[in-house]
Amino acid sequence: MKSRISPVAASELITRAFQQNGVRPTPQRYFVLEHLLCHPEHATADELWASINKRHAKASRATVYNTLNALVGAGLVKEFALDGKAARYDANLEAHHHFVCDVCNTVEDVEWFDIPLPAAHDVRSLEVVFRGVCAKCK
Amino acid sequence: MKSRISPVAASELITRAFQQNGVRPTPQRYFVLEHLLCHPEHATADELWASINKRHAKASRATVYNTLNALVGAGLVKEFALDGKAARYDANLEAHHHFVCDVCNTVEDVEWFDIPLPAAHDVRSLEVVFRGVCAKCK
DNA sequence: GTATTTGCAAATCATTTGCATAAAC
DNA sequence: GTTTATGCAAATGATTTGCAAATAC
Repeated sequence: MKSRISPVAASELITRAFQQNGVRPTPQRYFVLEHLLCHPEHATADELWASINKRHAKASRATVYNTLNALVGAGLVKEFALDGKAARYDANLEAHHHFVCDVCNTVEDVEWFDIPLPAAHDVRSLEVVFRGVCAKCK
Repeated sequence: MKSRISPVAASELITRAFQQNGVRPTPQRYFVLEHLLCHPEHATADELWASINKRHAKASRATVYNTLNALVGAGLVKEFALDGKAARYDANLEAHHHFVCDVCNTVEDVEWFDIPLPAAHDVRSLEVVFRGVCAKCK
């Protein structure tokens, strides 16, 4: 869940994930996915852009967005959009819910539990978002 | 729930709601709330703007947003933001969940049911969004 | 060598803001 | 008469797009 993978451990994972999902490996894509795997804080596109340009290669904002769309399309990353604010991205593929702090806007994963599905609809996916005040902001 | 109130029935409701919540009545505010009460389709700000300018008075887009913020602040309307798209607004104040059609993006209300709260967090509100294909798009 | 990706700058979309005018109390 | 809301146009923030140059197969 909060699996903060080390960059070394991530390396092989990423290479394999790209191969298995037909995603052409580029440095930009590598570093985007690496960051998401190693930092469970649900980064925004802009945070990813800043992080990559600080440490590694250069990547334009447009490329970060392209990359994220490619990774989401390949099923390697999930997008989590909240209320007009910038979308957040998550490489945690295990099913889980979310908790959003009303004060600092950080997002935490919440362990999955089943909820009843409305019989009247053809439900393919669902999302549960809890809101409140996180431990740090109390 | 899908209470499609008639404009006549809405009139008194709106007047009273404004008085009780300290919202200054203006034609623009009146028509925004009336539309939301009479049309349960979770309109966007832009749809509200178009609807009002077609039928009644004129209202600038900025005023529609101001109005919506005022109504949300007064607790008369709820905002429902989905995935980067324009926010949708809802005058249905009864607790309920949502179903979003992946094809046509329409939003339907789903009858409320309780779900367990994660004990580790101080939860103040929650939102459940089901996604799938609506009856029309099947 | 062909297809795809990158980077840049400009474009787009949803929403907010500043400020003068108009309407509500 | 004072306060608050409206309308316009410009500003902002997030994201997308078009196109030439670079990179992956």
